[in-house]
Amino acid sequence: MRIGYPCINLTLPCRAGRTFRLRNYSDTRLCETVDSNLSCLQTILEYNNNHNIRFFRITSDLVPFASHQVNTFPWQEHFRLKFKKLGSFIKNHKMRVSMHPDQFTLINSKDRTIYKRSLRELQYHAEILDLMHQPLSAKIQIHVGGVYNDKYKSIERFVNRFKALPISIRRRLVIENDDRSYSLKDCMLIHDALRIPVVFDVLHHQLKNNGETIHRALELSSKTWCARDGLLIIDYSTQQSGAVIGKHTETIDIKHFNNFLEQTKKFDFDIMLEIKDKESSALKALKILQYDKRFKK
DNA sequence: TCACGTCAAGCAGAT
DNA sequence: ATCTGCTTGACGTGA
Repeated sequence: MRIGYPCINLTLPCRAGRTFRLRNYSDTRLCETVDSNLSCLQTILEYNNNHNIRFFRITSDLVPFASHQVNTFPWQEHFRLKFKKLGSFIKNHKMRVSMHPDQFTLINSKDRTIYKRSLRELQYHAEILDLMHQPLSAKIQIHVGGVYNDKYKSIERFVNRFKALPISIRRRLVIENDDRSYSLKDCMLIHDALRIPVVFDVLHHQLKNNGETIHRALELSSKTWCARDGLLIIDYSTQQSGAVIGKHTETIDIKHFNNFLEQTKKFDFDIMLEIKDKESSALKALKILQYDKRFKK
Protein backbone atom coordinates (compact mmCIF):
# COMPACT_ATOMS: atom_id res chain seq x y z
CA MET A 1 0.00 0.00 0.00
CA ARG A 2 1.19 3.45 -0.93
CA ILE A 3 -0.32 6.86 -0.21
CA GLY A 4 -0.35 9.58 -2.84
CA TYR A 5 -1.72 12.99 -3.77
CA PRO A 6 -2.29 14.70 -7.11
CA CYS A 7 -0.14 17.13 -9.06
CA ILE A 8 0.58 19.94 -6.60
CA ASN A 9 2.60 20.22 -3.40
CA LEU A 10 1.35 23.18 -1.39
CA THR A 11 4.34 23.26 1.01
CA LEU A 12 6.86 23.80 -1.75
CA PRO A 13 7.04 27.16 -3.53
CA CYS A 14 7.31 25.68 -7.03
CA ARG A 15 4.69 24.26 -9.43
CA ALA A 16 5.29 21.45 -11.93
CA GLY A 17 2.34 22.55 -14.05
CA ARG A 18 3.19 26.14 -14.89
CA THR A 19 1.85 27.20 -18.24
CA PHE A 20 1.15 30.29 -20.34
CA ARG A 21 -1.48 31.55 -22.77
CA LEU A 22 -1.68 30.00 -26.22
CA ARG A 23 -1.30 33.39 -27.89
CA ASN A 24 2.04 33.81 -26.11
CA TYR A 25 3.45 30.54 -27.40
CA SER A 26 7.07 30.41 -28.50
CA ASP A 27 9.59 27.58 -28.49
CA THR A 28 11.74 29.57 -26.08
CA ARG A 29 8.83 30.08 -23.72
CA LEU A 30 7.97 26.40 -23.93
CA CYS A 31 11.54 25.32 -23.24
CA GLU A 32 11.88 27.57 -20.20
CA THR A 33 8.55 26.43 -18.79
CA VAL A 34 9.17 22.71 -19.27
CA ASP A 35 12.64 23.02 -17.78
CA SER A 36 11.22 24.73 -14.71
CA ASN A 37 8.33 22.23 -14.47
CA LEU A 38 10.67 19.23 -14.59
CA SER A 39 12.93 20.74 -11.94
CA CYS A 40 9.92 21.28 -9.72
CA LEU A 41 8.76 17.71 -10.28
CA GLN A 42 12.18 16.54 -9.07
CA THR A 43 11.80 18.75 -5.97
CA ILE A 44 8.34 17.33 -5.26
CA LEU A 45 9.57 13.75 -5.64
CA GLU A 46 12.42 14.47 -3.21
CA TYR A 47 9.94 15.94 -0.73
CA ASN A 48 7.75 12.85 -1.13
CA ASN A 49 10.71 10.54 -0.61
CA ASN A 50 11.71 12.38 2.55
CA HIS A 51 8.16 11.99 3.86
CA ASN A 52 7.52 8.37 2.85
CA ILE A 53 4.98 9.37 0.22
CA ARG A 54 5.48 6.85 -2.60
CA PHE A 55 2.58 7.55 -4.93
CA PHE A 56 2.11 10.70 -6.99
CA ARG A 57 -0.05 11.90 -9.86
CA ILE A 58 1.97 13.89 -12.38
CA THR A 59 0.22 16.99 -13.72
CA SER A 60 -0.97 16.98 -17.34
CA ASP A 61 0.41 20.52 -17.66
CA LEU A 62 4.02 19.30 -17.37
CA VAL A 63 4.53 20.16 -21.06
CA PRO A 64 2.18 23.00 -22.05
CA PHE A 65 0.27 22.52 -25.33
CA ALA A 66 1.97 19.17 -25.80
CA SER A 67 -0.80 17.82 -28.03
CA HIS A 68 -1.60 21.13 -29.68
CA GLN A 69 -0.51 21.79 -33.26
CA VAL A 70 1.18 25.03 -32.20
CA ASN A 71 3.80 22.97 -30.39
CA THR A 72 6.22 21.51 -32.93
CA PHE A 73 9.27 21.75 -30.68
CA PRO A 74 11.00 18.34 -30.17
CA TRP A 75 10.73 18.54 -26.38
CA GLN A 76 11.02 14.75 -26.11
CA GLU A 77 14.59 14.87 -27.46
CA HIS A 78 15.51 18.10 -25.78
CA PHE A 79 14.58 16.86 -22.29
CA ARG A 80 15.29 13.14 -22.79
CA LEU A 81 18.01 13.00 -20.13
CA LYS A 82 16.02 14.99 -17.61
CA PHE A 83 13.02 12.69 -18.02
CA LYS A 84 15.23 9.65 -17.63
CA LYS A 85 16.77 11.03 -14.43
CA LEU A 86 13.34 11.67 -12.97
CA GLY A 87 12.31 8.16 -13.90
CA SER A 88 15.38 6.66 -12.22
CA PHE A 89 14.63 8.58 -9.05
CA ILE A 90 11.08 7.22 -9.02
CA LYS A 91 12.31 3.67 -9.59
CA ASN A 92 15.19 3.85 -7.10
CA HIS A 93 12.86 4.96 -4.34
CA LYS A 94 10.17 2.39 -5.06
CA MET A 95 7.62 5.00 -6.03
CA ARG A 96 4.67 4.77 -8.36
CA VAL A 97 3.37 7.58 -10.55
CA SER A 98 0.18 8.01 -12.53
CA MET A 99 -1.44 10.63 -14.75
CA HIS A 100 -5.02 11.81 -15.20
CA PRO A 101 -5.77 13.65 -18.46
CA ASP A 102 -8.48 16.25 -17.93
CA GLN A 103 -12.13 16.17 -18.88
CA PHE A 104 -11.53 17.09 -22.51
CA THR A 105 -9.95 13.73 -23.16
CA LEU A 106 -12.60 11.22 -24.12
CA ILE A 107 -12.29 8.44 -26.63
CA ASN A 108 -16.00 7.63 -26.97
CA SER A 109 -17.08 11.01 -28.34
CA LYS A 110 -19.54 10.94 -31.23
CA ASP A 111 -17.43 13.64 -32.83
CA ARG A 112 -14.37 12.11 -34.49
CA THR A 113 -12.34 15.31 -34.24
CA ILE A 114 -12.71 15.17 -30.44
CA TYR A 115 -11.59 11.57 -30.54
CA LYS A 116 -8.56 12.53 -32.66
CA ARG A 117 -7.60 15.30 -30.24
CA SER A 118 -7.99 12.92 -27.32
CA LEU A 119 -5.78 10.39 -29.06
CA ARG A 120 -3.02 12.99 -29.35
CA GLU A 121 -3.46 13.93 -25.72
CA LEU A 122 -3.20 10.29 -24.63
CA GLN A 123 -0.14 9.87 -26.82
CA TYR A 124 1.48 12.76 -24.95
CA HIS A 125 0.70 11.20 -21.57
CA ALA A 126 2.12 7.83 -22.65
CA GLU A 127 5.23 9.57 -23.98
CA ILE A 128 5.89 11.20 -20.60
CA LEU A 129 5.73 7.88 -18.76
CA ASP A 130 7.78 6.11 -21.47
CA LEU A 131 10.45 8.82 -21.41
CA MET A 132 10.68 8.21 -17.67
CA HIS A 133 11.08 4.47 -18.39
CA GLN A 134 8.23 3.69 -16.04
CA PRO A 135 6.87 0.15 -15.67
CA LEU A 136 3.35 -0.61 -16.93
CA SER A 137 2.00 -0.09 -13.42
CA ALA A 138 2.35 3.66 -14.10
CA LYS A 139 -1.15 4.29 -15.39
CA ILE A 140 -3.07 6.88 -17.37
CA GLN A 141 -6.49 7.24 -15.84
CA ILE A 142 -9.57 8.55 -17.69
CA HIS A 143 -13.33 8.51 -17.38
CA VAL A 144 -15.37 6.50 -19.85
CA GLY A 145 -16.77 9.69 -21.40
CA GLY A 146 -20.15 10.90 -22.58
CA VAL A 147 -23.45 9.00 -22.68
CA TYR A 148 -25.19 10.90 -25.51
CA ASN A 149 -28.58 9.51 -24.45
CA ASP A 150 -27.55 5.98 -25.35
CA LYS A 151 -25.27 4.30 -22.85
CA TYR A 152 -25.12 0.97 -24.65
CA LYS A 153 -23.98 2.56 -27.92
CA SER A 154 -21.54 4.83 -26.08
CA ILE A 155 -19.95 1.87 -24.29
CA GLU A 156 -19.72 0.04 -27.59
CA ARG A 157 -18.01 3.06 -29.11
CA PHE A 158 -15.57 3.15 -26.18
CA VAL A 159 -14.73 -0.52 -26.68
CA ASN A 160 -14.15 -0.17 -30.42
CA ARG A 161 -12.10 3.02 -30.10
CA PHE A 162 -9.99 1.44 -27.35
CA LYS A 163 -9.19 -1.56 -29.52
CA ALA A 164 -7.92 0.79 -32.23
CA LEU A 165 -5.53 2.68 -29.91
CA PRO A 166 -1.76 2.21 -30.24
CA ILE A 167 -0.31 -0.29 -27.79
CA SER A 168 1.74 2.43 -26.04
CA ILE A 169 -1.55 3.92 -24.83
CA ARG A 170 -3.56 0.73 -24.43
CA ARG A 171 -1.09 -0.85 -22.04
CA ARG A 172 -1.29 2.10 -19.63
CA LEU A 173 -4.90 3.20 -19.95
CA VAL A 174 -7.29 2.54 -17.08
CA ILE A 175 -10.87 3.71 -16.50
CA GLU A 176 -12.44 5.18 -13.40
CA ASN A 177 -16.06 5.07 -12.21
CA ASP A 178 -17.55 8.57 -12.26
CA ASP A 179 -20.28 10.23 -10.23
CA ARG A 180 -22.92 10.82 -12.92
CA SER A 181 -22.60 8.64 -16.00
CA TYR A 182 -20.60 5.43 -15.66
CA SER A 183 -20.80 3.53 -12.38
CA LEU A 184 -18.49 0.78 -11.20
CA LYS A 185 -20.90 -1.74 -12.72
CA ASP A 186 -20.67 0.01 -16.10
CA CYS A 187 -16.86 0.03 -15.87
CA MET A 188 -16.93 -3.70 -15.07
CA LEU A 189 -18.87 -4.30 -18.28
CA ILE A 190 -16.14 -2.54 -20.23
CA HIS A 191 -13.53 -4.50 -18.33
CA ASP A 192 -15.22 -7.74 -19.36
CA ALA A 193 -14.90 -6.72 -23.01
CA LEU A 194 -11.35 -5.32 -22.87
CA ARG A 195 -9.63 -6.59 -19.70
CA ILE A 196 -8.86 -2.93 -18.92
CA PRO A 197 -8.16 -2.25 -15.21
CA VAL A 198 -10.72 -0.23 -13.25
CA VAL A 199 -9.72 2.47 -10.76
CA PHE A 200 -12.16 2.57 -7.87
CA ASP A 201 -13.23 6.08 -6.87
CA VAL A 202 -14.77 5.98 -3.40
CA LEU A 203 -16.61 9.31 -3.49
CA HIS A 204 -17.96 8.75 -6.99
CA HIS A 205 -19.19 5.33 -5.91
CA GLN A 206 -21.00 6.89 -2.98
CA LEU A 207 -22.77 9.25 -5.39
CA LYS A 208 -23.51 6.65 -8.10
CA ASN A 209 -23.63 2.92 -7.47
CA ASN A 210 -25.71 -0.19 -7.91
CA GLY A 211 -25.94 -1.11 -4.26
CA GLU A 212 -22.46 -2.64 -3.90
CA THR A 213 -20.86 -2.33 -0.47
CA ILE A 214 -17.31 -1.01 -0.26
CA HIS A 215 -16.14 -4.56 0.34
CA ARG A 216 -17.92 -5.83 -2.78
CA ALA A 217 -16.64 -2.87 -4.82
CA LEU A 218 -13.07 -3.72 -3.81
CA GLU A 219 -13.64 -7.35 -4.65
CA LEU A 220 -14.78 -6.40 -8.14
CA SER A 221 -12.26 -3.66 -8.95
CA SER A 222 -9.18 -5.38 -7.50
CA LYS A 223 -9.71 -8.37 -9.79
CA THR A 224 -9.41 -6.12 -12.84
CA TRP A 225 -5.71 -5.55 -12.06
CA CYS A 226 -3.24 -8.26 -13.05
CA ALA A 227 0.38 -8.54 -11.88
CA ARG A 228 2.00 -6.26 -14.48
CA ASP A 229 -0.64 -3.56 -13.90
CA GLY A 230 0.45 -3.30 -10.27
CA LEU A 231 -1.82 -2.90 -7.26
CA LEU A 232 -5.37 -1.62 -7.62
CA ILE A 233 -5.51 2.18 -7.56
CA ILE A 234 -8.13 3.83 -5.38
CA ASP A 235 -9.12 7.48 -5.60
CA TYR A 236 -10.15 8.50 -2.12
CA SER A 237 -12.03 11.56 -1.04
CA THR A 238 -15.07 12.43 1.03
CA GLN A 239 -17.88 14.87 0.55
CA GLN A 240 -17.42 18.39 1.95
CA SER A 241 -20.23 18.51 4.49
CA GLY A 242 -22.85 21.13 3.72
CA ALA A 243 -21.42 21.91 0.27
CA VAL A 244 -22.67 21.02 -3.21
CA ILE A 245 -22.90 17.26 -3.71
CA GLY A 246 -19.61 15.95 -5.08
CA LYS A 247 -17.42 18.70 -3.64
CA HIS A 248 -14.23 17.32 -2.09
CA THR A 249 -13.29 18.03 1.53
CA GLU A 250 -10.64 20.53 2.52
CA THR A 251 -8.75 17.98 4.60
CA ILE A 252 -8.94 14.26 5.22
CA ASP A 253 -11.79 12.97 7.42
CA ILE A 254 -9.78 10.78 9.78
CA LYS A 255 -12.78 8.94 11.17
CA HIS A 256 -14.07 8.07 7.69
CA PHE A 257 -10.57 7.06 6.57
CA ASN A 258 -10.07 4.72 9.53
CA ASN A 259 -13.46 3.22 8.83
CA PHE A 260 -12.56 2.77 5.18
CA LEU A 261 -9.31 0.98 6.07
CA GLU A 262 -11.24 -1.29 8.39
CA GLN A 263 -13.78 -2.20 5.71
CA THR A 264 -11.05 -2.95 3.17
CA LYS A 265 -8.52 -4.76 5.34
CA LYS A 266 -8.64 -7.89 3.16
CA PHE A 267 -7.35 -5.94 0.18
CA ASP A 268 -4.14 -4.23 -0.76
CA PHE A 269 -4.07 -1.15 -3.00
CA ASP A 270 -2.48 2.25 -3.60
CA ILE A 271 -4.54 5.26 -2.53
CA MET A 272 -4.65 8.59 -4.33
CA LEU A 273 -6.01 11.17 -1.91
CA GLU A 274 -8.05 13.65 -3.94
CA ILE A 275 -8.19 16.19 -1.18
CA LYS A 276 -7.75 19.94 -1.38
CA ASP A 277 -4.89 20.30 1.08
CA LYS A 278 -2.82 17.73 -0.85
CA GLU A 279 0.30 16.54 0.99
CA SER A 280 -1.02 17.61 4.42
CA SER A 281 -3.72 14.95 4.19
CA ALA A 282 -1.23 12.44 2.81
CA LEU A 283 0.94 12.98 5.89
CA LYS A 284 -2.07 12.54 8.18
CA ALA A 285 -3.01 9.32 6.37
CA LEU A 286 0.56 8.03 6.73
CA LYS A 287 0.42 8.56 10.48
CA ILE A 288 -2.61 6.31 10.66
CA LEU A 289 -1.09 3.76 8.32
CA GLN A 290 2.13 3.18 10.21
CA TYR A 291 0.24 0.63 12.28
CA ASP A 292 -1.35 -1.02 9.23
CA LYS A 293 0.12 -4.34 8.11
CA ARG A 294 -0.41 -3.45 4.43
CA PHE A 295 1.85 -0.44 4.66
CA LYS A 296 5.59 -0.92 4.34
CA LYS A 297 8.09 1.85 4.92
C1' DT B 1 2.05 46.34 -8.02
C1' DC B 2 -2.45 44.61 -8.01
C1' DA B 3 -7.19 43.26 -9.47
C1' DC B 4 -9.77 40.44 -11.99
C1' DG B 5 -11.28 38.57 -16.50
C1' DT B 6 -10.01 34.81 -18.63
C1' DC B 7 -7.70 30.57 -20.04
C1' DA B 8 -7.11 24.75 -25.92
C1' DA B 9 -10.24 21.41 -25.31
C1' DG B 10 -16.38 18.33 -23.48
C1' DC B 11 -20.08 16.72 -21.13
C1' DA B 12 -24.04 16.54 -17.91
C1' DG B 13 -27.13 18.48 -14.86
C1' DA B 14 -28.98 22.40 -12.62
C1' DT B 15 -30.84 26.99 -12.99
C1' DA C 1 -29.71 29.68 -22.92
C1' DT C 2 -26.24 29.92 -19.52
C1' DC C 3 -23.60 28.41 -15.64
C1' DT C 4 -20.97 25.07 -12.82
C1' DG C 5 -18.08 21.20 -11.70
C1' DC C 6 -14.75 18.19 -13.05
C1' DT C 7 -7.64 17.33 -10.22
C1' DT C 8 -8.08 23.72 -10.28
C1' DG C 9 -5.24 27.75 -10.14
C1' DA C 10 -2.67 31.16 -12.13
C1' DC C 11 -1.59 34.03 -16.45
C1' DG C 12 -1.15 38.55 -17.94
C1' DT C 13 -3.48 42.81 -19.37
C1' DG C 14 -4.72 47.22 -17.98
C1' DA C 15 -4.78 50.69 -14.62
